Amino acid sequence: MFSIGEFSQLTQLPVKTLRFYHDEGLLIAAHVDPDTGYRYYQNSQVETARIIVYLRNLEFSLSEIKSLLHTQGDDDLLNVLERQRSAIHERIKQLRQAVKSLDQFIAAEKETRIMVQTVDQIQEKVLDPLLVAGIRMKGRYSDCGPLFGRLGRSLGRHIAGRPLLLHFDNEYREDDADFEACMPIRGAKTVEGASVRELPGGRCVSLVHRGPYEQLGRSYAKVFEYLNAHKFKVLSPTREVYLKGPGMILKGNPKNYLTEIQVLVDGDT
Amino acid sequence: MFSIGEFSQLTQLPVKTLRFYHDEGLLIAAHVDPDTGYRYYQNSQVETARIIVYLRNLEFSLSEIKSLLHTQGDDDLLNVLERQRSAIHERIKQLRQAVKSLDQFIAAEKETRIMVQTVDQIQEKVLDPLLVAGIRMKGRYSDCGPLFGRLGRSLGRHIAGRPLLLHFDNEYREDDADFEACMPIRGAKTVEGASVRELPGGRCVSLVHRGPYEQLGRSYAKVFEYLNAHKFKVLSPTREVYLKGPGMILKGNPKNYLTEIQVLVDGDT
DNA sequence: GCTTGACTCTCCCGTAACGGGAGGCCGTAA
DNA sequence: TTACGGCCTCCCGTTACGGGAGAGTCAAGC
Repeated sequence: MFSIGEFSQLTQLPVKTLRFYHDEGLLIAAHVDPDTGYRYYQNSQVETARIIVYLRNLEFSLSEIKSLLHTQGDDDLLNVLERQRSAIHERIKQLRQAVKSLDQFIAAEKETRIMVQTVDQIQEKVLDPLLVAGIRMKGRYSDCGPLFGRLGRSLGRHIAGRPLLLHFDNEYREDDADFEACMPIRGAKTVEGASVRELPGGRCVSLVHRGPYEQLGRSYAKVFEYLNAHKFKVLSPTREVYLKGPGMILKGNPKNYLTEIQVLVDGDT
Repeated sequence: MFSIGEFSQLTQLPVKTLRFYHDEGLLIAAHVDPDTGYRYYQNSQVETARIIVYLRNLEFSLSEIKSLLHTQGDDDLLNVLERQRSAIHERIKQLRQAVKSLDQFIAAEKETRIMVQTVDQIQEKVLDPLLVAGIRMKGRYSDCGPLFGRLGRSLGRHIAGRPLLLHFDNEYREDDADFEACMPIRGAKTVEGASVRELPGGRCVSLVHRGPYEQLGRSYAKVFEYLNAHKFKVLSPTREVYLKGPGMILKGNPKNYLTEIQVLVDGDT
């Protein structure tokens, strides 16, 4: 006969846990002193404790373990095991999905970290072609929010990058701007009301703007100044890529919004 | 402004959950009527709800989500994400281990199901060689329990099959039987006090005994009767394989114990 | 025999993220 | 007026314990 402390050392189970198992009828002390209430365990219970630990490692709940322990005719033991197996499998699938999403999140965040280093610096780079789903409209820029909302909802897990806005106007228009909200996607997914197509890649002048959208004008000025100075030929539409802003995960305050202005230019100037 | 019921439909979150999030300060209704206590949500909160759901899918706890939502300067956002990622990975590893153990358990149980169909029927079969760790002793059969205990504890996850007992005596001995408790193992693991070696395979006469160990004698009689009738030459030691018994996972009552008696015989009779 | 320190007891609270239900208020439609 | 549906608060239950309070117990040393 062992006291609960000794039994705890034998089984590596905390005293609290042993008391709990006792109260739950899972591992009842062989003898309880009626005067003192002290629990005493006997040798054979070490084995039972081991089985309980084993079943716990198989992710069974205590009530399942209890019924498993009391199971004599283990008719549906196999069923129980198989069900547990598939339940765990389900959970693993779920967690794997979470890891996948986290990885995308991390990758996006890292990219943002890189982009933020080039804030307000004109960059020249070469864009890859990009498969997108887009919804085009005329109106105010501020109306593009719902478009992204619709795209986001319909595309769900097919989204493969940052939302972007194409500007088809060559001038600034307040009320009837012509623009298209786009989402990069992977695989060809058709969306009602949206056109799915590949945006061309190519040489591009880019600048990362930090701050609220109202101040985008200043950054546009900078870009066009550069384009003129280098006599680049602009290919319409120009693009805005939303690196960080409202509607993104974890919006911050507008002063930290990050938007990349991309202007494709003719390859040979 | 939406009532909580409407907002619930918009966000697909149960009303109870919304109230809970409100109380927790995670998603506080934009307006609470001071007279009626009714909660009213505004349009922009749908987005917040979506972010919360997203982060929940990433397996963040509500308190983590709360701090993530309030995070402005997301200095250590990447750290948080990476830590979450590795935490999930840990959990996946754990679950995979559980599935592995479950698979072993299921396989063993299925094998038992097959064996139980041949109870009391003499079988002839060919055994494969078997790598085991064994502890040999002289004494009473009932003393073999601790031996298996020691083997089990030292071998841990290297165990690759059912425990078995080798009988080196050619007669029944009460007090000074010569036997060896063995555990099949995978990979060469040395255990102090145990000999690791390969048991030979070969032609074998086997019988599955159901019932308490005290009645094993009857089954042995059956086996030897068969061996004599067919003029087999017995190769010592004989083996007992414990398919189901005490010390196994889920002991049942002794009437259902399953023990396989294996007697290797000379290949050419 | 007494004290001391280690051990044990019961009881209660807290965890995480809600779900169920009771009992009651509010607004509206028949 | 009455019913009905929606909303409210409050409380309990879930799982598998851990922490701590306050009190009783055990064994050893003096």
